[in-house]
Amino acid sequence: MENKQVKKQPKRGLWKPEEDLLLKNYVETHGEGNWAAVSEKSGLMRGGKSCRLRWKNYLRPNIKRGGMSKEEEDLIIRMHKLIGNRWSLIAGRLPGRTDNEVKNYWNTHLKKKCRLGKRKAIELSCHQIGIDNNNNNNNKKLPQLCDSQQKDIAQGISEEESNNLTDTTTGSLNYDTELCGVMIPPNNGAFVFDDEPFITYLDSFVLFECMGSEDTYSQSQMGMGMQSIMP
DNA sequence: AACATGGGCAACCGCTTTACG
DNA sequence: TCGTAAAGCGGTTGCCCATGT
Repeated sequence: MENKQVKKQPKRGLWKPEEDLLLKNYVETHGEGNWAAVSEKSGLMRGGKSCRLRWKNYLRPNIKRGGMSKEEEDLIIRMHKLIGNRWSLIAGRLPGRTDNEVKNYWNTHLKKKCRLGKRKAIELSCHQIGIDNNNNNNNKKLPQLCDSQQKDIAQGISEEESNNLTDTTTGSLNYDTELCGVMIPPNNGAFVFDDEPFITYLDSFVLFECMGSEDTYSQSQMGMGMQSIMP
């Protein structure tokens, strides 16, 4: 005979409107936080995590629903290029959008778009430096990571510095710059625009903020460099 | 009409980080 | 300093619906 106490499993699956109402009323009365208590005291048979997620992603005030604007899409693309799958950071730049929404939007809409862009850019780059897939005769192994690139960006590499990486006599790309143009980042998530192969000066400000810099000067520069996309 | 397939999205899982005693 | 609970986060799963065959 089983002597184990059967622990009641929290309810799962899609939220019903009445559950939303319960949660909304409870949070509006008692405030956010202590989600385990919310699930108990509100009468919801949901886990605390589930309640928190539902509130954060759907019930919280000022949540923006519906399709992304061109500006929002563009910002997601740029930021993802810089910082990869840091969805909460990206969402933080989009008022009313949640990390889950940004993540889903990326996975369903933007990833495909950008994959095409990357393929084109890599093909173009390989052509420029004489690499082809079948004959890697120059033994130049491309590193998998681009740490130096990321550091440069984090330190706010200037446009001038960036330009200096290009051989002005031939117009061809020096090795490092070339990496910056086509680099597949550590998380394999970034991409390259067809018409925008290099990280811009402006983009470096975005990354600065995302790195959580405490430096006030940098913060003020960021404010100048990048504004949130307002509805 | 019935079934298969794929896209979109909400929700869950599990790991990491943070807060607190 | 350590242990624990709560919260945060990104990856993954599974359901629903539209479209194609």
